[in-house]
Amino acid sequence: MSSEQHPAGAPEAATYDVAAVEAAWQERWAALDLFTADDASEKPTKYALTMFPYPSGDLHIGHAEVFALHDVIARYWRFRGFEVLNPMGWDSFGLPAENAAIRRDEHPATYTYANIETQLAAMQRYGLSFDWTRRLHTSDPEYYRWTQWLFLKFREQGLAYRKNSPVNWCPQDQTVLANEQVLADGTCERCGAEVTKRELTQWYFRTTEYAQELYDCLDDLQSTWIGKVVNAQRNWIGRSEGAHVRFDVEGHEPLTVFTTRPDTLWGATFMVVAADAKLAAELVTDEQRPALAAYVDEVRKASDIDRLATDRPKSGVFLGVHATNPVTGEQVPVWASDYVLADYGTGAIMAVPAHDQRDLDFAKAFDLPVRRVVDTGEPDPAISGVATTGDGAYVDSGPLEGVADKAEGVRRAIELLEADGRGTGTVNFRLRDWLLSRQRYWGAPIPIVHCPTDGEVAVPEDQLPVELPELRGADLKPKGTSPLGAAREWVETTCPTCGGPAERDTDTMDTFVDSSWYFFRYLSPHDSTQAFDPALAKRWGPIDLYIGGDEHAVLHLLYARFFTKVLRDLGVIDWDEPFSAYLSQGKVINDGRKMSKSLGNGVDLGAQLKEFGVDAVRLTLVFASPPEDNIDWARVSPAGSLKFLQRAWRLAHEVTSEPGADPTTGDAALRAATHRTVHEVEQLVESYRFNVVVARVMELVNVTRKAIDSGCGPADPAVREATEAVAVMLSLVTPYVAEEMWAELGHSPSVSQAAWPVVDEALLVQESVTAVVQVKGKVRARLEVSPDISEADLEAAALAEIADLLADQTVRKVIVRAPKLVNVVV
RNA sequence: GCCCCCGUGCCCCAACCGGCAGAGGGAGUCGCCUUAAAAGCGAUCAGUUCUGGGUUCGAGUCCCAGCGGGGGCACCA
Repeated sequence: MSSEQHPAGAPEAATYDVAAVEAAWQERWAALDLFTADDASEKPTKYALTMFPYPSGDLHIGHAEVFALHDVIARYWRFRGFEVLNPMGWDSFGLPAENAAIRRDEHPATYTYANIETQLAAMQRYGLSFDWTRRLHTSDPEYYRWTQWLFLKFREQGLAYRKNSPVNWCPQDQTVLANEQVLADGTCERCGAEVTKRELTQWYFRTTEYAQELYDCLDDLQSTWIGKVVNAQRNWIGRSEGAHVRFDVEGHEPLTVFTTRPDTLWGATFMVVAADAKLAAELVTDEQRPALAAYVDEVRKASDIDRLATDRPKSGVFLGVHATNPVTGEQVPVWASDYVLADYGTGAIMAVPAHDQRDLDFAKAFDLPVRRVVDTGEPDPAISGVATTGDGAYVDSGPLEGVADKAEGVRRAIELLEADGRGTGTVNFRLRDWLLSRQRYWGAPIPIVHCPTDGEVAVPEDQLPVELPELRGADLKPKGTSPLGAAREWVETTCPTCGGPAERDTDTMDTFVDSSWYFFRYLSPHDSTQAFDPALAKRWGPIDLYIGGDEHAVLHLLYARFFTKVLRDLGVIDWDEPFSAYLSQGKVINDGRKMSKSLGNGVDLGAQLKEFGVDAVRLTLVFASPPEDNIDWARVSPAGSLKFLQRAWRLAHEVTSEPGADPTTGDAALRAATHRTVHEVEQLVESYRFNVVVARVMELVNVTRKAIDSGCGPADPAVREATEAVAVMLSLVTPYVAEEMWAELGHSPSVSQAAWPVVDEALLVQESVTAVVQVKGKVRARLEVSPDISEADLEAAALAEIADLLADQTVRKVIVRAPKLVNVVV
């Protein structure tokens, strides 16, 4: 029957031509300039941000997902009357370009900027509402000039410094790595090679200075960030409360340890220091020195895999010295072992074998005394071999005897230590400083000159940027030191202080430095006088919603938070946290497996777009699951999405009323459905439940379909109202079909400039609702009642309805929840 | 070992404060339309809400224990 409404002789008009529509609208959008953010707008502002891509090849389906999700919120905010800053750029320094340049004997810029153009074209085709006037690339000298400037500012504040230390070294990429870039299995985050250690002098950012604040502010982010990311950062920063305790050592400086259990000090029967740290070498007696050396050798030979195993037997060596337990006055032996880490706490521990399993294992291995000082009611660890860590009554613990609670014991112990100056309560973090030097070419050069007379000298601001020298192909081959070192003309310079001959620092910065502040640069990307305009930071910031992948949970997101706090302390901005809300999208997998080249199961985005069109792919990605869940491409249906879009489009095609037709004269039931849907969609978008948004719009399309076919008919103004609402709501996800519908409905120039449908509250009120009548929680009857029925009336009606069921039973209690439910308890 | 998240029809997923288990999609089955198919339209099938306890008038939802899956940290003192 609906075919009668189609133009005669044109049955193909019942569908639209996806490819033609895409081509037409790309052109029109470009001409309309719809999404440029106005810095001077009077409207309230929103800053929408999505992680900028690295330009390696074309966009893949993961990008397609995150951009589709992100675009929903950016477009929604515009409809809702906000001036929206929605910028995009490229994180364009990095190893893949450099490796490609070596392979192809060219400059990394060639690969980088070619890929940027490819990705730009893909994004434009993808119909995203970015403000392209703010486009930036971190590898442009105009950008990295300010990366260098920030480095110097950090250094002025003592937050960037150089030190010699054992560092993570990737033998494949031939560069050092930050802790955050070494995965849990000891491999390189980028290339998967097994990371080794080297002793090198490198640049660091003092992230530990902000450990406490980075940790504390997570509480505020708990409700607006995705939970697992907050959890991951908490674990990474690793805050522990405890105490520093000083042990005197005959003939040496006192030995300070960090412990979370100062209350067990009475059970500390030996000490252990990290075998490979200076401390061990300083403490060891001459007699024991050969034994320590042999042990350290053995430890160094052990592979990382062995090191990571937590269940291997304890090993160690006695250092020949004793320390004095500050509370018992007892002499306890000092050992060295690899189970104590050099770079956590003080690199030394007090061992309480009765109440720490590692210490107990060590005590058993070397026959050291085990003294129980907390009686938890469990078997004595000295006999059972199982350390007890719970609460219990303190025994043989001097002033702690009588206490039975761990928290209280810890508090009292710290009090005692502080009273006689043997220790202090303290907080210790797992987080380490951020190693930012890299021995690679394609990054921002560190703007420092090394002068034989003046030492480390900052390159003066007016000489920034320190531009990369021209190197290509084989010159870039990794050789363990930075390729920049080979550019002698570039390296050899004059000292800014004394004017004498000096050399440039040849390392470049970790590319995570570039991406730690790009969202500030978007504020004024063309400003050649400053990194960004503080007034605009005040106006737009902080970012209202950031969307990206959770592989950055402890990398980029932590670094960006650190940068923001430092910029605040520099007085440039007044916000404490960069991202008010954070949403991470799941991965797109294929048939239960991660997509990978080796499995050959990658989904080719280009092919999907070609087969189903941009809209259908976007719709599929948004509809498949909640944003944070993974999407298994093998279990979703882009064909089904396209089918739905054709169905929605057909509504617009069939509407016969004129634009501007008064909806209030239209079909009441359809109007109610429309207004309820719009109302619900508003709430769903605002809570990021985009999959349900799509479901609700599908529902409205179904209802409208029925209204046309077997209800009020296509001429009813309510059908126009519903279809226009569908077009506007769909434009959040599928801009092409939405534009087509909007035009088909007689509007111009773009649906993105349409007014968001205004919900008429009166239409949300239902005329009647179904009340459920339960007897002991089981549904026995249903009643159609007015939504504002009183509890008494509802109870009376319900009891009357089920009177026969209750015949000879005593009603013990009646629960009434007007207007939805009555539960009778007999 | 410690911490976080998740288990709902065959599949992806809904269900506001605890109140009728089912919104939407996919797959299946069956009709209508068609010479036929596709498209379109319509109908239909499907469940001990992972298991066991508890709280409650009432539990998918809250609590406890377990099982299964995912993630973070991990000789971190």
